[in-house]
Amino acid sequence: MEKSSEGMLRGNLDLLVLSTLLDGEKHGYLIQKNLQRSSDGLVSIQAGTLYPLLHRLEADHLIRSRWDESTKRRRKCYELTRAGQKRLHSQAVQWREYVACVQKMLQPLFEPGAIPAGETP
Amino acid sequence: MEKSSEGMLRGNLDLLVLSTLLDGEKHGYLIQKNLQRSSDGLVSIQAGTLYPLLHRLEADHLIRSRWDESTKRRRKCYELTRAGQKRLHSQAVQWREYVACVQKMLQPLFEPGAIPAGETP
DNA sequence: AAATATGTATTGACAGTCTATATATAGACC
DNA sequence: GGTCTATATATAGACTGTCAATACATATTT
Repeated sequence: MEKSSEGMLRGNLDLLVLSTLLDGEKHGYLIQKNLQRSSDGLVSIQAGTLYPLLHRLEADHLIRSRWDESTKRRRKCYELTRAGQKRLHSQAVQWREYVACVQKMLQPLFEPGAIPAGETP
Repeated sequence: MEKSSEGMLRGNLDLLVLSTLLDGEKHGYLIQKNLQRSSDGLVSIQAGTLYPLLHRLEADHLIRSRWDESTKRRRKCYELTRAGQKRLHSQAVQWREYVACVQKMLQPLFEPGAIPAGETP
């Protein structure tokens, strides 16, 4: 994989970011790298996207932050709030439903009869 | 199902609309109703979204239109161009990859250990 | 000394979606 | 006759999420 998913992550970036916090608090840069790595580069979220997003999530009280000064470089660590956990789960369920739905709608495309990429003059 | 997928369809509305034209030409209103019905109301695309989208797809030569005057009410029928067919297929494949990727990333959320919605004081 | 990686943040632009509005006809119901 | 609903297309304006570009600062590597 290489190419970024071109707008396809629109609408569930929140979900992805929240999910990275499931196993404990993380700072922005780490979240970014984790997403990139665990998605094989498919979800390469830009800094200019991530930080505003984190600020928004915090403003909505879905995550909370603290400055970690214990390391050499200061970093802002985020963790899920209770509300954030709830949101994460409900969004994940909703996402599954949506995917299943679209999957079904696109089914004809993936059936044996589907044109593979070069026919019909 | 009831609630619209709240921004989740962002990024692949094109895909869904194109896919409705797989089995022959259709006019806007029909596309809208078809999507709504076949998705159990989950994908309820508004007129103000659909028509600009169709115009954009046509401007990109992914679909072409003709006015159908044979019926009582005039309607604009759209059909896939070759380019549109290609795009449809490539987008569908891309979508599948993306979904598989996210599915994997969210896996922890759906495993037995996941909190169902009310724990941790 | 210089380049690269880490780390957070803001700015401005763009594109896709939504809401609201406009227009017009067909058919059903009262 | 009048009203309501469904059919049918279209535009305007606002909002919002994402991206690209830029800025700044420090640690590590070369």
